[in-house]
Amino acid sequence: MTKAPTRIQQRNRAAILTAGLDIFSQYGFRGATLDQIADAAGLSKPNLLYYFPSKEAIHTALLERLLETWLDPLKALDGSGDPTAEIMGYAQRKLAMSRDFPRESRLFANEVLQGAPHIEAILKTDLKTLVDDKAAIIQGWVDAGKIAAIDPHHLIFSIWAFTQHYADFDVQVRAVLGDKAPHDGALAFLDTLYSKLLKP
Amino acid sequence: MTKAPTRIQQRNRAAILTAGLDIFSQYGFRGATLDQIADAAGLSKPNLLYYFPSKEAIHTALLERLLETWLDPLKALDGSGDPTAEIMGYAQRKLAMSRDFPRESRLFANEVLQGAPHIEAILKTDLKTLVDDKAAIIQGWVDAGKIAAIDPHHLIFSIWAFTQHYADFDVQVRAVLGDKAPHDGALAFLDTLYSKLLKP
DNA sequence: TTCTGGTTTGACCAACTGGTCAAAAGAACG
DNA sequence: CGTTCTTTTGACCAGTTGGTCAAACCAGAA
Repeated sequence: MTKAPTRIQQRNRAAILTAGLDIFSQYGFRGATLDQIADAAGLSKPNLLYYFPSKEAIHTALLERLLETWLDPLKALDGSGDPTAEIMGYAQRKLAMSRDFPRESRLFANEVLQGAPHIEAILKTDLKTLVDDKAAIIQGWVDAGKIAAIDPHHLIFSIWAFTQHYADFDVQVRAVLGDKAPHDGALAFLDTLYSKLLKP
Repeated sequence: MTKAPTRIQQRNRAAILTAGLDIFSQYGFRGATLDQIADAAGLSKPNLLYYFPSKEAIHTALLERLLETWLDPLKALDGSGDPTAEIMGYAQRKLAMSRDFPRESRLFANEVLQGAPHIEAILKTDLKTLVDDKAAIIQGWVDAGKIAAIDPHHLIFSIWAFTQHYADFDVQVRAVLGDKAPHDGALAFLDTLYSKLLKP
């Protein structure tokens, strides 16, 4: 039987997770220190460890919360909808996530870049199942001649790659573009790219 | 006046750089330790520091060597060649680099992900100049009606994103695809994607 | 062989890091 | 008010990490 968390617990846990997201997404797991996170959360280090038993626990909590919402846009791809609109909608939702949750994107990128030590199991089960599922739907559309003939898996990879690029490589994008906001141009380009690709 | 390096110096410096590439690309700058690198190079830690004055020096040497070759494929994009062939050739060269030099790609990704603290200046000068240059060439092709109307900067971003994805997110790609080699499918997809996009 | 300059190493250090603990300080409630 | 439970903290610890240094070792020229 677990007791309901107090107001203080709710506030501090949330502050720690926000701080952890900030620091982990910027420096990676090993690069982040508890002192940094405690500082960003406005707590002392022992106080931080009163709410989470270890550095790894904070990281794990963040990844779990992330994975929950990370796959939602793909889950929403509907096999009974209009093929082109469904795929374009998915790409647009992913691009919006890259704009609205860049820290989450970088947290995920850091994890996968370093070999996904904490989530490889999930990638091989939950993620693979979901992707295979949606790839089958897309393959069905291809077979029915409703969209052009393309490999569904690589189509999905290309959407991931392009949309996440704007969050993960933000510094590089801004260095090249100057101060122009990248997302408007990115959205227009994405629309052109995939409508041309998918046209039967 | 600098003396010519001895055979031992050449061998050990090369071993250290290879080891550093292995470790840094896998764990990031802070995540890597000198002990790991020394171990991978087959040297003791003090011996390693006899050849490079600090951890940062190894990292910097690697990034410098990387940037030299990293931009070559884009530099080779020729304004007087056939527009579609030039752009497709660039994308193909980048994809080949992702297959042949995945550690370099991940080293670069780690650096940029964490805010590019060591190379931001280069990104804002050398890289920006090069990209603006090539973007102008591509814009010329667009204006002349030789390829479809697209934003050259975002076209280049999309090529970076898609090709590097296979190196940087290798674990995820393999988790989803199983053991099928990803690069053949990626190349076919890339050809389809960009020939459809560029067709006027 | 001896001399010389480059190479290697064991022992060491100070700073940092994740984590512990007992005690103090606050809330909450009768 | 006093009691009880939660929250906070200063002091501390063991392991790790980047880096130093004097001494030992070794290769090659004379």
